[in-house]
Amino acid sequence: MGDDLLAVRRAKLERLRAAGVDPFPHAYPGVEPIAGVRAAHAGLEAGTETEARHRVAGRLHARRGQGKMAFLDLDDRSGRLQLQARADVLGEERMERLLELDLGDLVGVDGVAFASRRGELTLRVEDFAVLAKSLRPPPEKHHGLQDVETRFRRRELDLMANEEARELFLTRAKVITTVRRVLDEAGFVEVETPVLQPLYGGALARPFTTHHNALDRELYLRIATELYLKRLIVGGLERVYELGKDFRNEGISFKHNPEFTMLEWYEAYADYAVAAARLETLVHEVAQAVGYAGELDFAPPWRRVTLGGAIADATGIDVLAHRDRDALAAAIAAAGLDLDTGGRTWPQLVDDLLSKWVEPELQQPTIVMDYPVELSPFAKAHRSEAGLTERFEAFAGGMEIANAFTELNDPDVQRERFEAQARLEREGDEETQPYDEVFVQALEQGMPPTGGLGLGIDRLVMLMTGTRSIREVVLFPAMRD
RNA sequence: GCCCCUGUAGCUCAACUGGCAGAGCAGCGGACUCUUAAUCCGAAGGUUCUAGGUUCGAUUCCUAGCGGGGGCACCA
Repeated sequence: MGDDLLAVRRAKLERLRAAGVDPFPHAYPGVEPIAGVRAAHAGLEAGTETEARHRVAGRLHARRGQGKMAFLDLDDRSGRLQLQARADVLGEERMERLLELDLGDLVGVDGVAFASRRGELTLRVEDFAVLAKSLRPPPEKHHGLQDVETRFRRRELDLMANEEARELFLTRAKVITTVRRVLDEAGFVEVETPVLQPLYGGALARPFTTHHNALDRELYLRIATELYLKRLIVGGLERVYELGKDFRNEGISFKHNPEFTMLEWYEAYADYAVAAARLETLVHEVAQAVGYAGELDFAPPWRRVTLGGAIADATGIDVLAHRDRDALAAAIAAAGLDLDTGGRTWPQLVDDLLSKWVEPELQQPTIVMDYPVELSPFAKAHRSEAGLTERFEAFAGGMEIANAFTELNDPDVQRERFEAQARLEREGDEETQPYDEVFVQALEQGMPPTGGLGLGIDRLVMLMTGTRSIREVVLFPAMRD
């Protein structure tokens, strides 16, 4: 029974205490990463002794007993190191106590490095300490932890058992530090804007709603940072970015988690072409920083297509020639596409065509430009194409990764866009922009011409690590209770 | 919300057409001073997700529920 496994470990815990050993000491100073120990002895010939003493700490992963001598494997974040325990070095009593350790125990070791007869770098244990007794059995040592439910619900077990999981989240951290470095070096200021917002905005999505007791009012978890960041541009910060969680009350899929990490930046005196160039450079730098070696070529410039052209190429339908709902629905029906047009608005139909027939085909990084104004309430009208905006979305691996505009800064036009959103809502669109008067007033103060961009960090990490599910790159993905 | 697949020992997996639920790892007892998925000997370890049903007999078939995966719907 499982209880027996736990009882055995509990009994060992009590034996340690009875022997005067603290199974949960307060600290263990002076630990060296295992990777550092390995680097110090790279190329050591098989059978060679050294006089180098090292202190390492980590989790006991395996044990190969030989009676009066045993080998053990110790894992830390940086790698795995073999330990050799010898009765003639430790003495009978400490040898016995060392062999009574359980796999999964946290252990600290002082030892002398040597290369075994087979050439394996090994630490001959001269002293050791239990750093924390593990009271539950670890996952299987060779196959690791496979069960996806346990891996996501109990990520600590996944990280402890599967080196790939540890590496993936180290890569994720490197993606984020690289993003910060590139933007900081380009003169951007990192800022923090409210997560709890009286009015949500900046994207088309349903929000999570919560309640503030003292104020006795509804608040929303943000679905985007856009409107607050543009107010900072009005204020004169000129180049700002925010890296943080957004929350969208929508379905869960391989590329959607209800809370996800978003980067948004805004740059005064720039337009969407500048944003596109910055995106290409940023993603390329990230790919280099994490050593990306997959199929995708992130080197700038990326392929550029127009939205109308891309949809026409994929479906034969010219959405710009069918500018109202019924005409477009008729064209879709005439083309024989498998798409239910009932109850869909014109912008929703365009979005359907894009997501079903265009997006899955966009494997190599591609910038899709010039979206209809109906889809883009915060984007400035195109400087030369009537009815379009200066907006692009970037795709890679068959997923949208970024969305950018030349920002709309004419307050009167912004008011009209909000009113158009309200009309769409009356037509049945559940994801429209609520009217944000404070934002319009900010624009009335004068916002410089601005280029802005949002980049989905989780999806970027998926691309960089070649994973197909957002749950693999989020430490604790959303699960049912 | 709908459809399909799925749930067996702590972990990784078996169990043919409905016929005594098995193995490896881990754990337990023992042997072993260069192993590295160590090896060898021994003894253990199960509410087969839950609740019903069909049957002489259910891990297996049926119904419902719960969890997970995939898809659809929704979703920038």
